[in-house]
Amino acid sequence: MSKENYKIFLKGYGLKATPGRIRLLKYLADSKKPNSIKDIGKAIGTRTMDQVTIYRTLETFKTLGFVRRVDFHKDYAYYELAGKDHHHIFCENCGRIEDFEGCGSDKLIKTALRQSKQFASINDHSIELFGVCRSCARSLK
Amino acid sequence: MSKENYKIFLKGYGLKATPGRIRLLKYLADSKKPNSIKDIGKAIGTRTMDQVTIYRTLETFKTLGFVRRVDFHKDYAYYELAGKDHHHIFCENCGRIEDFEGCGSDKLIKTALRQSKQFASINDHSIELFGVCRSCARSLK
DNA sequence: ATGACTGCAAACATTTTGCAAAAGG
DNA sequence: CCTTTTGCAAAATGTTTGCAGTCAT
Repeated sequence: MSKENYKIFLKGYGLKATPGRIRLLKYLADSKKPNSIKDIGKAIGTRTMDQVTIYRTLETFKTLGFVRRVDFHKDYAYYELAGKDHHHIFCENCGRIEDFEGCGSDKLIKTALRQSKQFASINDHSIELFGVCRSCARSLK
Repeated sequence: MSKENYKIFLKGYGLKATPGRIRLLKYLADSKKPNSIKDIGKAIGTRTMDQVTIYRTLETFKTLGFVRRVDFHKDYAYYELAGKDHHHIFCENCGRIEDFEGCGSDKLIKTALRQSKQFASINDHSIELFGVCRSCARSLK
């Protein structure tokens, strides 16, 4: 996607198309996987965009619904563009992330709602798998 | 489960059965849902068990495999006893948690591994659903 | 008795807030 | 212009570490 398209995209959500936002959006779109704030800060450069602004921008994007938070049992959060429904396998050793699709969430949500006494609907779901990637498995041997 | 049984349980893992550990274990077992450190601290009383000791004890339990960490997109972690495979619905408004079973993780893991280039096996999975509970839905109207 | 465990203080990491300056539309 | 957005400093929150003393076995 071109810079011009990102501008249009942002404006479509009523946001001002500042260089930082365009940069962050492009980074998320290009990286195609969840990133920690540190990753983002390192990639974008803290001179380009203050860490605080990254936090604030991600929060804005998340509220508008096109960015999602992902948790990998770490003490910091990851963020990714909310595109097609997909989920992740996370390497417990090196943090490598791989995507997969087909979580069968429709069925899952139905099953959960059938059992639930307290909830009438589900807005969101989060599925993460944990393992050790081949490369780590090899070097840990 | 009786206090005596908790002692035996802990010793079975090579741990010393201290009052704090027994207390924490019992609390997790009785509450039957993920708890934040704050919940635990409030329930157990910080005079009974220092907050730092709670962190350390949970980490120990987690490493031994009978406690799991659960993330609900918050900036703090939740912990629960790792019993039968079950998952949670989390109220985005009040934090109420309800369990459900039957996540079909076998199939899920198979699907993921079939697509994966980097992973040969999965050790753990984490599934959370998010919604607004009936009681919050009513009061938010 | 001795190693495991705990409390306390202090460090560290992550995330949030306040406010004045800068910049988009 | 005028409102939104940003940077910087500082605070708040969550978590970890170091170390000396205590406790379980």
